Amino acid sequence: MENNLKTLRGEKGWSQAALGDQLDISRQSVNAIETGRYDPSLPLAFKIARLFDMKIEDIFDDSGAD
Amino acid sequence: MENNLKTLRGEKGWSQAALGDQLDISRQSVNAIETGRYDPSLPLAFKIARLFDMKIEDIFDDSGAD
DNA sequence: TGTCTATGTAAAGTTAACTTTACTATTTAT
DNA sequence: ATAAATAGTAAAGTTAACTTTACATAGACA
Repeated sequence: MENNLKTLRGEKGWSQAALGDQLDISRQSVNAIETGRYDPSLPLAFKIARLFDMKIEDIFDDSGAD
Repeated sequence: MENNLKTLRGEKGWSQAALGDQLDISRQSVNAIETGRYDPSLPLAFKIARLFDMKIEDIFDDSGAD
């Protein structure tokens, strides 16, 4: 699933590691999500949306779904 | 994580099995999500929201998060 | 030059989200 | 009464979302 995370993180000036700290996940997990290697769990998606004060649907794009 | 799925499904008059068919998951998975035994994946949450024409945030309640 | 920070990726392990099969219990209808 | 549909749960297996550790690359800077 595609997402805006890299852009949103860039606007905040945060490194992947700094974002991972705020989300309580590893920087590798941040990288994997940003590069689309896997999708976050639903609780993590909520946490990401809360951090950026956005809706899940405004960060993650599921339009290419089955 | 809590959710409205049982109520929404009831309003449509669908069984857990019928909902599972529409979501391409087993009725046991529907049951587990409804009873809060586990959370759906993010792609499945999108699929559920699309089916009921709602936002993920209006179906799933993450207020009790870490 | 060498070091530090940031990023990307890989391997190996754990956990949670799924699956199928199966058993039980309750309701509804014939 | 009995059969059928629905719901809840459990056990065992698979897959995907995480973890830690590690290695490689590129850019900034003393």
